[in-house]
Amino acid sequence: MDIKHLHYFVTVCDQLSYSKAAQKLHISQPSLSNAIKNLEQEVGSPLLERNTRKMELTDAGKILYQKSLVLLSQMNILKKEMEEVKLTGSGDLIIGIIESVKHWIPKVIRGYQGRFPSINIKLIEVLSGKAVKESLRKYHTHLLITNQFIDEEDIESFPLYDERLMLVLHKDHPLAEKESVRLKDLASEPFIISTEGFQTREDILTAFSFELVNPQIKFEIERFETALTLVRENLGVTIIPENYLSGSTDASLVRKTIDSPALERTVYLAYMKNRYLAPAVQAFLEEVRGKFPSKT
Amino acid sequence: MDIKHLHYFVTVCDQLSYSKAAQKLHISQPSLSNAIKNLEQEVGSPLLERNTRKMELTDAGKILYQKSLVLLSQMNILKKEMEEVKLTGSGDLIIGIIESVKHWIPKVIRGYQGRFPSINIKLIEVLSGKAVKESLRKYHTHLLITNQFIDEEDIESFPLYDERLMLVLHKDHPLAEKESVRLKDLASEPFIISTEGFQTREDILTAFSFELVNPQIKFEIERFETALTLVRENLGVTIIPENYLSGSTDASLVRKTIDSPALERTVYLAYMKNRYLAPAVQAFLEEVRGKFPSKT
DNA sequence: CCTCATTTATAGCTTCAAGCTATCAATTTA
DNA sequence: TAAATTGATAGCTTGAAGCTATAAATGAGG
Repeated sequence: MDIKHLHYFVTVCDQLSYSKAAQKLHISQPSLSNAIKNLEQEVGSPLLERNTRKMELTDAGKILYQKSLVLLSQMNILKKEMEEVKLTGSGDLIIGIIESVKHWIPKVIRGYQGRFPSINIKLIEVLSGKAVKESLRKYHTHLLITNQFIDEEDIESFPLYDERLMLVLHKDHPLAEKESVRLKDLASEPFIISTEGFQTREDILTAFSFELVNPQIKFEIERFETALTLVRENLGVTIIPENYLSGSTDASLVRKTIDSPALERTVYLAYMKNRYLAPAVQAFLEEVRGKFPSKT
Repeated sequence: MDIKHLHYFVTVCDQLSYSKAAQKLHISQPSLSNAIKNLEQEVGSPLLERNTRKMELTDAGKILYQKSLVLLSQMNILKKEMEEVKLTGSGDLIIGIIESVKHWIPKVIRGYQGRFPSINIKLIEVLSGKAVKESLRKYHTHLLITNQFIDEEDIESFPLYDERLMLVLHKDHPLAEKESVRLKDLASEPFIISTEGFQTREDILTAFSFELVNPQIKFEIERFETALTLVRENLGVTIIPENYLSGSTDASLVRKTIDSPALERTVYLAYMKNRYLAPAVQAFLEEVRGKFPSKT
């Protein structure tokens, strides 16, 4: 009982003629004749009462016709949907990000949504360490924007841009005057840092530990905006990605570069190397690459 | 995109292994491998991420899996239903009857329902003349019980039993005394007869016209029971099939045979000769034949 | 680190279903 | 009665779908 045969059968029922149906189906009339005969054999009862002039459906034929119509339409829907899926993947595009992308990714998404309006984009803050690779391999994310360089056989990882983590202080803060600030100068300052799990937190703590300094963590925040608010009140100092500050012009804040190589990091775009990427995923990938051509 | 291939695909997804799936499907592993590859080509995107150790569904695979499950289950339902239809026809058994069968057909139906409990039996009072043949040919009825002998190429018609139409009067009626009654004796009697469309009405009127008598039709009824009620009140006389009276023993009623060959009729069972009869129809046919073995 | 076992992919062969053309048979129409 | 139309049958051809044998990949275990 093949879908194709049901299609043949339905066409014959619609046309009430083998010859006409055969024409519609682009097969010869004898082939169609045979196909229906086989279908009847398979079903176990006649479907059409026919002679050279008249054609009528039997009881069994009527029932099969009804059911077949439903099944065929659903088969068509399935095909259409798979056609759609071929272009858009599952309809979801899941991207793992670090926090500092927030200043540029909205623009990319805006451009992308024009081309793939039906795609539902999910941004996930990918946690540190092994979770990054896991999220790609286990299909949790399609693409990853991370500051970890991933050196794995199956994962392609290329640099997008470099960014520094910069010190931010209140303009009235004593260190604001100094020419250059080093990490050890911050040892006794009330420090504002991202909560556990954010990559920036790890980067900063790593930088401190390189210089054997133990910062005084006073505040743990989830959004950089919150950190800046605290700094505006001169409640402490913080270190955040430079890109995050590029837009804001706030007279009460002072930015300082800190001379620590660990506070310079490269942001990478990563994805599974040998896995098929749906065009919708591919397109986003290229949109991002186009935004940062210098490094590629 | 064949149902069979979807079945293959779903089985692989369930087993997460080609070899195991191939075993379940009773085909070789390479055949299955090929089938899936072709399916992927047809869909246009990979469905399974696979190497010799691991197997995972892609986004497209997940979606096709879900949809295929639905489609396959519906295909199974369709097959089951056609299986059912093969045994029971359309699920309906439509029988055209004349009124006088009412005294014996319930017994046949009772026996039949035991064997085919899922069959829905419809009894239709078939109208006179050409409508009888039409109802068979146009699939309105599967079987026909009629007092017309049908002499047509495509219709099989065999006699079940003979029955007389008998006069019924009130015991106080003057004619109740007489040895024999003839139709002309009824010319001035208030006559009770079936309404237009019933075969018995036609038979009776034909009998009258043979003897050039014009009965005084006072009452037209739809059920013989109603006619008998009227006779019990001595409001008129009627002629009804002898079989209909066989059960009733009513002291106030008198039965009389009328000497008119036109009032003797044969009841036939008729059906389409060359048309496939579902076993459920066949079975009913034989049940009826078994009830009236003398004539067959 | 090197087998062994397991699993999927590839290559090449075979077979049968599903198509084709040609033609017959039945039946309506002119 | 001839022509036209339509479905059925016969016989041929081809390609999809199966098979076996074998290669390639990889994880497990000594």
